[in-house]
Amino acid sequence: MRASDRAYATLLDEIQSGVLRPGAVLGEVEQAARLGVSRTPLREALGRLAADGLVAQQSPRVTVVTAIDADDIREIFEVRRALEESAARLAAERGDAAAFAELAHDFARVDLDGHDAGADGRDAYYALIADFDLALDAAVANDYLTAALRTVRTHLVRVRRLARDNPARLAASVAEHRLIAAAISARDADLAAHATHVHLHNALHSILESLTASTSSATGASAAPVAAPVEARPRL
Amino acid sequence: MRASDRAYATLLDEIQSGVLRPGAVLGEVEQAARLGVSRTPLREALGRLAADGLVAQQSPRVTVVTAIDADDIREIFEVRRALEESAARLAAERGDAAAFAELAHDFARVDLDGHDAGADGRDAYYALIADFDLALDAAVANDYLTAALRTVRTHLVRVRRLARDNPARLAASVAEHRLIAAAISARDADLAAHATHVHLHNALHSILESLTASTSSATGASAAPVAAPVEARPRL
DNA sequence: CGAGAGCTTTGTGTATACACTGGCCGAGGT
DNA sequence: ACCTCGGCCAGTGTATACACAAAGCTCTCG
Repeated sequence: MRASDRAYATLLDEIQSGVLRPGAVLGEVEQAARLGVSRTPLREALGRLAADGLVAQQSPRVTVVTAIDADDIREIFEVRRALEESAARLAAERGDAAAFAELAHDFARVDLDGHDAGADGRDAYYALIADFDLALDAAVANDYLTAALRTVRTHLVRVRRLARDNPARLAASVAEHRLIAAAISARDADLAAHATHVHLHNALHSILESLTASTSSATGASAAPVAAPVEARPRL
Repeated sequence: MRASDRAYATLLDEIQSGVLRPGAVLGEVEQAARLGVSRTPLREALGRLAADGLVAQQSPRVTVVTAIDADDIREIFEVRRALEESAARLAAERGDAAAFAELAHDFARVDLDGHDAGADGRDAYYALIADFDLALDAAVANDYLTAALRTVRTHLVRVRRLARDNPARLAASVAEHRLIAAAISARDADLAAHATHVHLHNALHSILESLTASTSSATGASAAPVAAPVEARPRL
């Protein structure tokens, strides 16, 4: 594996997991030394992160981790709605019906197993969501759409960290996904699109509600290796 | 302006204009020498082009300009439909009605002036389309959506070069845009979305028809500076 | 004469050195 | 005491040098 890939993967994980908080300054020499790579591959990693929108050049001389506030989340969900509704529609038209029937079945099982299993249920849920996304990409068979969705999903990882999802919402989300998978399996494009719309509406509502409920002090107590003195945009 | 920006801008223009044909091999040392920059900024430019999907690493040692075939065009238009329908809807809800009323008026004028003006009419048309896209981005006010659309538009430039649009289609396209602008100005989200859908359907149909009509020998006679011996995917 | 192995060559990945720019601090003048 | 100007410094942008890996060619052996 190339050094630039390692640097990218590490920084991506640290930003998504919240170790590198929004506003954290990413100096080239500093990060290169910390990650044990030279400045050249590190710059490539920073460039990719900038293309993803996870970091930005606040001034010509300072690169910072971008912040995500409620407006960003609304914007991301607008794009997500556009792309995933189309994806659901296309998957219903051309996808492998059997694969989505199986997914619908899996969602039904997780709904029973992890209904009140806490962290285990949540992990199983997210693993199944990842499977679903993979199946959706395969069914749509559109590299451009997949690439656009990849960017959205990259940001969604951060959004999920900001919003603690409660067990009730998780159970509902599983049921919504089961319906979407079933609709795709039944080749019902309209139902798949509308069910996706409903699901995203509920997910966005739940996230925004979770944010307003916790306002501040929700970012955890883990010590960030770099201070975050500058804030590009008001957080939350 | 930084050397990497110059290299990116030059390569982007050369790929979009067709000077660098699909399949052309982009060696780092070769291109760095040709563009008068060092390998480091050139690599950054190639990385950005790869993120845009305009170049790809065919093998670990050779970077080539990606090809666009009819299937790619269909895929791009699927994404474009998803994004622009949403954009039209959102612009109708929150956009500046006066700005789109003026755009509708401009489209009406261009329709009269450039109806059979040939190249001049086409240039005026594309300039107005650019204005329209800008107004759409401003109205939607969604950085994530704008970024996704930017990628699509980058590819569209290449698609337009492949497909010669005839004057009749141009006039129809202007009328379709006028309707979209008018619908946004009237805050009729449904009409804006449906008119966008119709426009993109017609545009895609026209492009694909133009492609099948000319099959081969449509790529022009301008001598490419680099031979294109390898073809990642069957062209056209 | 053909096939395989090794060498050469070419090109990328990485590291480091150099130059330039923008900001900060101190000193001097008003 | 405050404002301003000049020099220093930190940090990025770019160039170049080095290392490694793969592909092609040639030489040798079967």
